[in-house]
Amino acid sequence: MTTKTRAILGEQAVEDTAHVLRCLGHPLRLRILDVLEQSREVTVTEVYEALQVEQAVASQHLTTMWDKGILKRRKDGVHVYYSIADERALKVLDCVRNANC
Amino acid sequence: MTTKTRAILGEQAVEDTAHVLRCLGHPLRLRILDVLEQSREVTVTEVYEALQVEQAVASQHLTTMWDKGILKRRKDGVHVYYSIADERALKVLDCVRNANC
DNA sequence: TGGAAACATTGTAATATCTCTATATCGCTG
DNA sequence: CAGCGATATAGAGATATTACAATGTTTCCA
Repeated sequence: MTTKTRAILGEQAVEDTAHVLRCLGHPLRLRILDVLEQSREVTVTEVYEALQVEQAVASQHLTTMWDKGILKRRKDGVHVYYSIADERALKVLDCVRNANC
Repeated sequence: MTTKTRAILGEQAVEDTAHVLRCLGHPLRLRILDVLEQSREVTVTEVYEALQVEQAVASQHLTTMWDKGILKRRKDGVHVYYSIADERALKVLDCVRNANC
């Protein structure tokens, strides 16, 4: 442990936090969270139909959020159900919308 | 007002929220917040010395956060003091660090 | 087994971000 | 007013994101 006046957050923690926030910082991904706030679980089809975007785009963003650990997946036959994995995501969303958090 | 199954957040609100979150999603900017959490107000010099980055880099990021309305500025002679303008920023930070928000 | 539905992945071009370096502006003081 | 310290801005090159179109893969079922 060096004697640096380093921040409260460790190197790695900062990087991780930044990744998560940046991941949330996209209109479509925010809307996906919005959808997930109401429907616990959604399929890719439900998402791209609800948000009116290309299938590939929805899949990409869902995968991105899954990579970051924000969402989790569950396969059932031909469907893939996505849902919130990290509750902080919703908290953050709530926090930004209203100031009450 | 159309009859679309639009999300809870309006178009503009989503865009804005995304911008703010993306703005927070950068290691250096998170550290700046970290510094501001302890020193209500800081000058550019204090920031770039504390975080050990180029003066221009610190200035740029501070300006970016100012643009987004996250920080506010106050000029005093030759110094510019930056401080939190949008408390949600700290809340979000807190929210991501610990789950308690 | 062939095909359709549901997802994922890949390649690519456009755009946005970041860092770095250099330069410009502003305010103070000798 | 010359000069210095504190900030801001501009431009360029490197890297990262994003949307889109096309193609793969998996699963189910007739």
